[in-house]
Amino acid sequence: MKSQRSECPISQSLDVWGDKWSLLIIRDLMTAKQLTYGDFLKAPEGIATNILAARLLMLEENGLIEKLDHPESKAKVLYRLTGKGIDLVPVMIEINLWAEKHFTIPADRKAMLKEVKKDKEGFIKAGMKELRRS
Amino acid sequence: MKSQRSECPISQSLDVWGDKWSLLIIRDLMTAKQLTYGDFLKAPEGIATNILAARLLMLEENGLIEKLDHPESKAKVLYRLTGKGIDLVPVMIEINLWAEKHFTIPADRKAMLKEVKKDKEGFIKAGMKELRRS
DNA sequence: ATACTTGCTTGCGTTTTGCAAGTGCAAACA
DNA sequence: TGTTTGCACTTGCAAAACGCAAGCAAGTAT
Repeated sequence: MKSQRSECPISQSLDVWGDKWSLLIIRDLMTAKQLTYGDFLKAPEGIATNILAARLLMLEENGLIEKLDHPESKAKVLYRLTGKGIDLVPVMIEINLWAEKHFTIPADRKAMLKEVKKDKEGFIKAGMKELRRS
Repeated sequence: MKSQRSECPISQSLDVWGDKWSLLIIRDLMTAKQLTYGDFLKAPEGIATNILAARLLMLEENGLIEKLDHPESKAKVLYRLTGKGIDLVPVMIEINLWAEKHFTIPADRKAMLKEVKKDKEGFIKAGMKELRRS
């Protein structure tokens, strides 16, 4: 996850978030909007704490997420998506749709995707707007 | 790249193609339709031959690509996308659009994306249909 | 027959990952 | 005010994955 491999847009994108964990971090931030370090550790996939720290740093350096002060404690840190990170919503939706077609996925996700299919563009636009308000 | 981490659609997807190379292999197959082992090695990113072999095997095992006999030589092997692989076209397009917005990408890719934006759904549908014909 | 191409495999040193334990600071508690 | 707890990371180290170079078997060309 260091230098650029080629100028191909896919390749450049993978250089930033193309590892086993980054998209899961971004996923969590898309559903929760703001999360602490500890919140990420609670995700069912069980990311190791050192890997989490490394990924958060890299995503921050690449401008996909940002830190902000926790309103009620200096000991806590909040992470949230930047505009660049929010712009990944369409990618995330398409991955979900692909997974739904080819895997068995949880019922709540299916329900969400049912809404997506009614009006994909509208759903995405609304979701992104909502994220920007937080 | 072995076992399933969770039932989340994003997580399950990453378990299949969420490494540094798989999407580049799939990208190459989307633009070229059919490629030999050696063709993949020629990609500008420079994948190592043992890694390529491992990824092709994993993608085949997961039903994203398939091998077929080369029409003019038994020494050569052709790889192409299956329906499951072709279904990743929308994901790939969205990644391209994201990259275009946040990185500097080659002119030819920009031209392609200009076409996409005129009629995204139509472009994707046509592209997938074309891939299925080969 | 011989040399060359093609699609891998093997060895091995380097890098990344993953697990466990530890550190430093802030907040809560006694 | 001293102490314990919670939170955000760091550090150490073994295991796995990666990356490069060389090797190899089957197929093709000369």
